Amino acid sequence: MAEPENSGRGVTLHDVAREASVAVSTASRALSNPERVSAGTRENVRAVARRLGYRPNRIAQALPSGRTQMLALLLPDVTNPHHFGLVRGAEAQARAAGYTLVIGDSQDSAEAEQAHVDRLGSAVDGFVLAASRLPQEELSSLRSWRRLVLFNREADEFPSVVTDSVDGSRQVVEHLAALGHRSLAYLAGPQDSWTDGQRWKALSTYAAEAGLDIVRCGPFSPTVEFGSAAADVGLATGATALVAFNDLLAIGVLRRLERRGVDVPGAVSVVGYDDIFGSDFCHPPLTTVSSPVERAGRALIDLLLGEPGSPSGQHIVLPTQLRVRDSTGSADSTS
Amino acid sequence: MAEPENSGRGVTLHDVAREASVAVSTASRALSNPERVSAGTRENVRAVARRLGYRPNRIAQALPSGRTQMLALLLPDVTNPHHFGLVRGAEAQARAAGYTLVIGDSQDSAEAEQAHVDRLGSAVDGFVLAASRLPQEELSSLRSWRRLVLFNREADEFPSVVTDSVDGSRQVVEHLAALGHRSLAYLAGPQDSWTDGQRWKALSTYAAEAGLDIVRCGPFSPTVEFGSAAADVGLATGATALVAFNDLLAIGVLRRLERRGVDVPGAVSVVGYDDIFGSDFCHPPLTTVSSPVERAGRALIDLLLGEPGSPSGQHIVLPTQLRVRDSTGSADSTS
DNA sequence: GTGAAAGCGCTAACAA
DNA sequence: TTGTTAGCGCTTTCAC
Repeated sequence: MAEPENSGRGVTLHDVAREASVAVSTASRALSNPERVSAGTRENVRAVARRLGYRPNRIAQALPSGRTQMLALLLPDVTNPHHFGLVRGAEAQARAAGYTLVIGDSQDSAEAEQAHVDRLGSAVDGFVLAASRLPQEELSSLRSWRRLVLFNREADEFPSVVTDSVDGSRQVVEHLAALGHRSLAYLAGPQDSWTDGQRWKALSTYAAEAGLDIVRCGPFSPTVEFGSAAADVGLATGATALVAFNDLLAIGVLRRLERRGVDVPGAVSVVGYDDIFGSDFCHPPLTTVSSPVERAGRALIDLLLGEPGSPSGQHIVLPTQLRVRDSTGSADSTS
Repeated sequence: MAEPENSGRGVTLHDVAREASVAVSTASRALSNPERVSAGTRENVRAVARRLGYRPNRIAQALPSGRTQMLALLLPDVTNPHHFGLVRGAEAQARAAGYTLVIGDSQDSAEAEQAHVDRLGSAVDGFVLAASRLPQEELSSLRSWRRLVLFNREADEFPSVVTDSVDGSRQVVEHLAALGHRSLAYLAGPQDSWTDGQRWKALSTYAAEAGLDIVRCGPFSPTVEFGSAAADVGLATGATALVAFNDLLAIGVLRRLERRGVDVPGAVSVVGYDDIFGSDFCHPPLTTVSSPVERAGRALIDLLLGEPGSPSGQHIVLPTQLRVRDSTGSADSTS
């Protein structure tokens, strides 16, 4: 009967060695360096290990070598569907390289992210930080301790993969301008988000170039629920098109507008970023900037595991593409 | 300049001790048992540690005690929004208890789950296994090594938390019967899913009791994309109501029906399970069985960390509730 | 081919 | 209060 043995004290290599009447070192070799031991002892030790239900203590194994074969992916919010692809891609690539990937949720908070880094740091060989909120100094300090790659945050000294928000924003402006919109409202994301800064800057630049007005509203927490507040504020600006920081917020905006009886895209157009799960079946389906996140996940692991190449070659920018659906329409029809 | 120091060899307690001119044990105490050291040495050691950028090696710390203060939550599929609440609840409760939660994705595969258990086992103090696919023997063996709780899978010897699929199914049948439906089709989930078995069994039992016909179609992979196949098969049965294994599948069904021009709920009603992100804003909003997953997440951690009580008291069943939205309607209107 | 011993970074008796 | 010492479970020289 399986007793609920709580502590980590189970069958150790010592037990196996004793039972097999060999030295621990021999037992160790028999299991991890099969070639360096005679066939007889090898089989004997392995049989004993199996019989005793021996499970190597990976954390003790890792002490001498310093490597655990584990990688951590820290997400600002596991419940944001935007990162689904990232997880998939990173998981696959890590597995292929013989690493185990663990995921941590930073709950949109720099403190929680820091805590995860501190707690997990010694248990993993490297970090993928997605949309990290950590201050630059902390990142530098972390980097001198563990391997580190950034997703959707770019800083010279760190290898990174970012999706091209700038070009995505260009496409948004171009699309809305083509539809005849003259005034836009940007519903901003978190203040300390690098991505938010990128999007707003690009949006305002391109809008200016195209001769469109654009105002910034917010910041708003990037969740569906805060879309209501964002919708109301955005609408009040008188803009004919609302560009939300991300799809979560955009979907919330859509819901609010529907409840308020505001026609989309008749009265106002709505655009998001990320092309998340749900953006294709919300009502109306959302026009959004799509990015190859799965590919990003794979690239991040490659970068993390690869040779520390030249800093300049360590910044990968992945293309984005505007996916036009039904939430954007001609400005002419606007009442 | 932060050099990309790859290995885990950084500043150790020894370095700090030497620099502070004290013994390692004193340095250790100054950092983790501040009371057992004089104020002077304490401050000195701490200052040195800070100056040197010392990061305690948690994995070495854990060796003597055997406890890492980390917990693992293994999900069959991180990208299934159903588990959002689970992560939230578990994360919060773990944090409150001073533990760090790491998440692993088993990719709907027993092998991957097993691999995670093996790799992560020595790094965590316990496991929460959600909808585990592992064979019973493996679970038993695992349990004799590490603490273990199950979500949505029940087996006598293991503590578990399950959502009441049986009662949820009763509510589904009752609701559909009340709307005048006489024949239902169940669009099944994965063959080896414990939950699928529960749902089908309860559904067929209650349907029989209520004098309704019900047929089982599938199995289908529980994703939006396989909803198309499920919709077509379900529709072909001639049933007036389709009950999908979960919301992912149900949303896929809805999309397919819309594309085929089949009116929901006019021509056919659709019901799902889980009340996931998106089920409230898909088209039409989905009637579904909602369960308190966040509460489940908290309960799981409590169970995992709590005293190993009597096996009988270790099975928690959380109530479910049918959330009626617009995807179900009267059978009378059916053409 | 196998064993003894040192050591990975840290904690916890036990002495002083 | 502080230092010395002995491990935690494993790998890895270095002898034999």
